[in-house]
Amino acid sequence: MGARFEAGSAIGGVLYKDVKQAILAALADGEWKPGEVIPSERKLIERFGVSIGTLRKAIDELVAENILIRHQGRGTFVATHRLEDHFFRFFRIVRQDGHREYPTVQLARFRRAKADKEEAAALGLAVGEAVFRFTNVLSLEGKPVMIDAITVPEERFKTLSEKQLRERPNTLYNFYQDAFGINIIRTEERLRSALADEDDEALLGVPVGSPLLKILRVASSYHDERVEYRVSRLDTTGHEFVLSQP
Amino acid sequence: MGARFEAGSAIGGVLYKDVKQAILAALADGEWKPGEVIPSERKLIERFGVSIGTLRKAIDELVAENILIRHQGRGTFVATHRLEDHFFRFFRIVRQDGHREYPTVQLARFRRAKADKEEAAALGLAVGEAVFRFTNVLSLEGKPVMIDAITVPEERFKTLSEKQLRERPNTLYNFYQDAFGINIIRTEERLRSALADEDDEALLGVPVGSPLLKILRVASSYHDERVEYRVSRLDTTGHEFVLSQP
DNA sequence: TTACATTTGTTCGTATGTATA
DNA sequence: TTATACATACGAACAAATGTA
Repeated sequence: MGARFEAGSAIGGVLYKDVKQAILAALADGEWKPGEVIPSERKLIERFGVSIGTLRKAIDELVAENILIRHQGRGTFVATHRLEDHFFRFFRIVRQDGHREYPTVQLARFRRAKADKEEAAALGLAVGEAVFRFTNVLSLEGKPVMIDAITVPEERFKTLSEKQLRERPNTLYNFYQDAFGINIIRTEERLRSALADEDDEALLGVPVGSPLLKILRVASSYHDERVEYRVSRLDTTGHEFVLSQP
Repeated sequence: MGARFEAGSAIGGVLYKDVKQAILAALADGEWKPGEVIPSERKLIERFGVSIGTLRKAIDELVAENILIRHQGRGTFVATHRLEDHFFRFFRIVRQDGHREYPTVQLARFRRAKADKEEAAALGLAVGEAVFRFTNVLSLEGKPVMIDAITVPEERFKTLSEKQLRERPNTLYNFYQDAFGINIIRTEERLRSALADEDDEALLGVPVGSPLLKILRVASSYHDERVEYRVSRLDTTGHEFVLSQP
């Protein structure tokens, strides 16, 4: 059917916004998966019944939001979390002299649990709902620098196992994509200062009472679906959290 | 002269990028000042000899970078740092329950000095060059929560005085615009954890040894000219630093 | 190596809609 | 009401990058 894209006038919105939402819906449905190419512009304007300019404006916004990636001559792709892509968009820990490095990750704990108040609020769950809790220790240059205490809802990660987490070859967010079709596209972080406790001493090797940077992160997928809550504790004696605006 | 915009083919770059740079140059030259309207699209396409689409693409990027602001029916304006605009783009301190509030500022210290190694590196100066150093105490709900130790190069802030800082009616960055024609459009921040010292105890009222969030910020104007270095110390017992990606 | 088809990138322009003064 | 300004939607033509025959 070459019929005009219907959602547009029906919703009464702006046409390119409707096209954008339709593309987002197709992504959320898994019609096009991370790393895959989406149909060419020519095919999409046929599908949606809009002009090239309108389609490009919709895709422009998705590219600006790091959801799609365009490659001239090749096509438009669904963004992934592979190292080469935008790993450092979500990993903002840097050595104090500015040196950037990929961390090595060690799984320290894993268990099923019921969401506490804080986790429930962060993930939009009811208190007591089933979640997985696991802890990673991240090292840079062989030295532990950050503990990530991660909570995900069981509902969206039904088959998650300790073995999988231990054996995953890629980044965690890339693993979410491959194993569960969950695509992290957005995070909100809140940063505080805290003092190290016995647990930090054991895992990071810092004395109790040392100052640590505490990072509370909520990660979301399409349509702001919250899928991960993470509390990180960073030893800032040699490293720091970096941020650029814009 | 309706002659074609020359810089374009000369530089050999992409036309809309050249237009963008030409607009940035005009802004840096002070041809259009913060808060003012820039010429209409019709006048700009005449001036640069490009099509409406090309001009809009250039302006699109400047809008995305928060340098220009478009208002349908009114015109395109140079962004300011007035409270109504994007104050919270640079002030990211929020109460832990999410409540946002404008801080009150108290100037605690002011003096002329010579740049130390850290300041010189941050601002791209030579060690020993003249700078102004001043300290602000920021309060929320009447309670001090953050100390800002600010350093600016004397070269760019020649006439800066303690009186001016004490009497400025607007935000600090708005004051930079009005008094010195300096427009902060970008910051880079590095966050660490630190322990409170006697100075923090005196100004913030927290006990020595309390954990504080330390924020090192370099603020830049057009063309990445670094114009302010700031070390902040935040009491995170009731507040936190927030961040959204994207 | 070359030639060609495909895909996105850039530039051009027109018509109409919406917001503002 | 009118004029002005930006916003949206349309589409043509050509350039540049890519992959493949």
